[in-house]
Amino acid sequence: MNPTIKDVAQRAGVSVGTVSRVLAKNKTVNEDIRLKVEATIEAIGYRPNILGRSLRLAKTDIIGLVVPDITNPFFAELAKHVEMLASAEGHSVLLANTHDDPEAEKQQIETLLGRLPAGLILVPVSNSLVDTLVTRTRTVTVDRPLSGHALVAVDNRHGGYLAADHLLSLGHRRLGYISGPSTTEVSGERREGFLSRLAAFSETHSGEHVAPQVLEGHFDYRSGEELGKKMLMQPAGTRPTAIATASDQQAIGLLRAAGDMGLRVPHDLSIVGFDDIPLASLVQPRLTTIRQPIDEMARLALKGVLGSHRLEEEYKLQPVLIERGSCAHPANA
Amino acid sequence: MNPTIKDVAQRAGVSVGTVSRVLAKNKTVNEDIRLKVEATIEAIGYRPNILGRSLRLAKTDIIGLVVPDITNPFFAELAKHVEMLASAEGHSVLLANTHDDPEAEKQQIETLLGRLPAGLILVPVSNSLVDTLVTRTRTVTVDRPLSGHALVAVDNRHGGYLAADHLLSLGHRRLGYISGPSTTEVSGERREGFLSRLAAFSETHSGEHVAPQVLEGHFDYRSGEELGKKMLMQPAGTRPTAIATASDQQAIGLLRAAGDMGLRVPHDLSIVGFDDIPLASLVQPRLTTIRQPIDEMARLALKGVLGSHRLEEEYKLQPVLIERGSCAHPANA
DNA sequence: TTGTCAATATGAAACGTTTCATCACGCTGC
DNA sequence: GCAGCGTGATGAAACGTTTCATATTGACAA
Repeated sequence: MNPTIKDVAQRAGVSVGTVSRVLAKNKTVNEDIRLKVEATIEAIGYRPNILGRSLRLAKTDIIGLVVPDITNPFFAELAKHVEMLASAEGHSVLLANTHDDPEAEKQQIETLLGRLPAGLILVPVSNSLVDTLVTRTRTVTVDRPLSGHALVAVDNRHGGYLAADHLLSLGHRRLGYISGPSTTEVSGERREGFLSRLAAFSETHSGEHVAPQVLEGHFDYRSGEELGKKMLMQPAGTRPTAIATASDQQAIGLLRAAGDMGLRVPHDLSIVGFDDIPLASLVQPRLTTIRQPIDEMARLALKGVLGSHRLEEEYKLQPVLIERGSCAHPANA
Repeated sequence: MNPTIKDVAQRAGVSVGTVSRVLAKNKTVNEDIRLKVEATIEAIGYRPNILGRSLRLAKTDIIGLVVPDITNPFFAELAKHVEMLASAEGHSVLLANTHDDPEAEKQQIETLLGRLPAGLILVPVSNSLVDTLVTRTRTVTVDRPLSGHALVAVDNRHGGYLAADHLLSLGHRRLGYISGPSTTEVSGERREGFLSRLAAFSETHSGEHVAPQVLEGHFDYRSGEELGKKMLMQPAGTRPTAIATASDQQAIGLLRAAGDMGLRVPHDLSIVGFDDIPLASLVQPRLTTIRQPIDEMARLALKGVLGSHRLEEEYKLQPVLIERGSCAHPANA
């Protein structure tokens, strides 16, 4: 029904091979002929059939994007940027959710691989089964590492460090930290960075030993709320005056918990999140947080997947502290 | 490199046609042969090449999902459900964002169509250019209509009606409504539903004429905040005691605005949103809202795209009022 | 004139399916 | 013994590309 390369060839009076060569911008084609072919392409509105090409090349121009849950604002943001950049280069993005389930992830990636994608951008689950599976395709991992594959991520240690530093500089000494699941490296790194800054502080300020309360949960809203409630349910004298979290979602849950308990942020409690999702600047009060440069991560991941040479093993981007309204000096200071 | 249907045929000592027939579960194949073929398939780990099949059939099993912005929680939720259901049936989902730009939408859909998808699930932009373009594929429209195509949406009029009804029954008489852009039908319907309930009330309660203040903006957080500020910046005597919005995002923005101005929700101001995005139950206070059954919408849309017979022209689902913490009786009552 | 070479066009094969017209075979009924 | 038939397998064509070995042409040198 649609015109094929044969129709073009016939109408232009050349062979299909020649048409293919002008399509491929191959240099070895006579100027006159090139013009004539291009004219006929225009005239009959020929559009190359992607399936024919893909079959021949045994490879499509589709990019697989595999995330735990597209509903998570961080991954939605990632997806948006990946899709924008990819479509600007004529690639399409196939979306798959793993729901943090290694089996589902394996299943999803297997069917994805069957489609012979140009590459895979993957946010792997914790105990991923796919490390050897994906070696068949160019794969770049985002946010979380997967052994043997390029990783684009933020320097999580530094992010945690920044959060701690900010709270210390505001004068907070009784600190809390709401961590992500210890099964993920990301979460461990952020916590480590946070604790390391505190340890350094204790060392330089002898006598002022700051030992934070740490609680561990998931990255989601609910976990932030529950853990926050637990942590805040202490007398004002021992309760932390500031809490850092491993994600903005946790921070927003924590904000809720604080509100429910009659604590005012930032007057009674300072909070610093992590990620800088769009919502962070819309909650009440606006969330001070550690921004991940998602657009840059998307760009790098795509470059790693489509670019001419392999990405280095690890690409760590620098997070930056975004000061908004959820932090202040401690009330008793 | 991967085994092909030829390898299977050769190894099983049959023709490729026969293998294809057992793959297609065609009945006209001898039991013994079927078993042998299945065994060899298993033995050499044959997986049909999707590209070969697609080329032959001139059709893929990919479903195109085109939304304005995957970052919008409502569309993210939709995408999640569509993807889950689709992958359960062996289909994959190609994601495209239009950023509410008719040109971008056209561009996206054109390249999508070039991939010969099994169907298209589309949330069209306001002045969509693609109504004739997409007739080439089975298309179901979600949330917003597009002339000549099946639509799956919530009964927006009824949703607006429910919001108004709830606020009236709580005793509110000075009402505000923050609408979406009048360029979208969705927004008009919700507003109409809201106003119609108020009109009916005025009629039955002669003397109590309720005429709401209406402000119009976009569906996003920012619009809710700005318009909210404007509406609340009135003396307590004339300022609405309750405001309904056309989206949860607006409602959350409004919540912010109220907070910034020192108004307490729901004591000083009642708010009811629309959509019931995940965040609605996590803001402070939890948002009373009109829920859209997104999972059901995704199911219907997919059925319309993959099912054996066309969906009816319009499929209107019933929204339901979810009572949470952002509404109360007016303070002066 | 012939041979060589560069430049460029051609034709056919190949990618992995599905489908359809054809064919082989065994049975039945006469 | 054979025509007719039903059951099922076969082989080849077709889908729309790309690529590569080969063919054609013209120019130029010997």
